[in-house]
Amino acid sequence: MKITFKGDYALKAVLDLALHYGGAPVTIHEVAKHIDAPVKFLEQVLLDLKRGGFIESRRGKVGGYLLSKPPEAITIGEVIRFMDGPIEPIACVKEGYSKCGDIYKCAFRGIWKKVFQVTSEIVDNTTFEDMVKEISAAQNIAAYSI
Amino acid sequence: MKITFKGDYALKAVLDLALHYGGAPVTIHEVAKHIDAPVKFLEQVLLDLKRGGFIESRRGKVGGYLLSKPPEAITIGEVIRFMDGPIEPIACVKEGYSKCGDIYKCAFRGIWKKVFQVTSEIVDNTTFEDMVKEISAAQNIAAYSI
DNA sequence: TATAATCTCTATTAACATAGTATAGTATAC
DNA sequence: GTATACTATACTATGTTAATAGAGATTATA
Repeated sequence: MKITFKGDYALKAVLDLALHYGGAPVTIHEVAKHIDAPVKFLEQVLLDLKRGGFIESRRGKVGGYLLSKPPEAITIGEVIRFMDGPIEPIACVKEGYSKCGDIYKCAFRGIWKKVFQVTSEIVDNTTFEDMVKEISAAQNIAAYSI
Repeated sequence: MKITFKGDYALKAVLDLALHYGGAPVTIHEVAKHIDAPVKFLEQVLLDLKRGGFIESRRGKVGGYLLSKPPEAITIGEVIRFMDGPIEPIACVKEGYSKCGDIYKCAFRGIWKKVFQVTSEIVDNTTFEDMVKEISAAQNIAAYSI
């Protein structure tokens, strides 16, 4: 698994919308400011996220973006796979796969599969609700330490 | 963690030399045939592995490549890191790291760290000795199923 | 010592991915 | 009707990947 800038911005953008879930749409300029991303680049990212069904948009004067599902219904694994591709470090770790005949390749397959499984377990069981809590916790600590 | 062709060839090449550990040097042509890699590309890979201290070479007529350490003393994690870079999916998961101030970024840090840890645990505890055993096991199964 | 076999090293290339910019739209609230 | 905001596609610069090319250095051995 490798996270690109695009994927990174996507995760942060969804988190930002999760933090505003239930409220008014958030404009791209606000999101860009919150997550420190170039607006024009973020446009593409948000468009992708929309096509992926993660977010919705409202056009016009009081428009903006909002989460299309509650934060607890979106895992970070979904977003990562959608933006940055498959989790597995090498292609042959798939569902209906059986031995490919290349004995050297197959020797490593068990390792890639293990990596894939433990990684998936983490990212597929972490929702944006969890991330929102993470943020709140961090802010409380910050508040105490002033 | 993402495995490139180069990293993949490197892992297979080291495994090939592990399978011939204790014997005569293996020529690049033999390795290339065993792992099905372009010879000229493999040259660079083997040169890198040599610079990384994983393998040694003998020039001249009966030359070739050999492992510079016994198979049980080389982990696949070492080779992956050397050829394909760090295991962690994002940069800030480092030793001496502390909070960076970007609260959105830090929110995800725990996840990347977990992924990094479980992945490292797997690849850093798998040696080429293990892979050699894996191969033998596979060949025994193949022999039985004839 | 000539020579074939072998490793060494650097340069080059084509294809692709990434990160970002530019520009011309469309929709909507007021 | 106009300012605000999202939509869509094209373009570009840079870097990475996966090779290929070619000239050179080393060594066993006939």
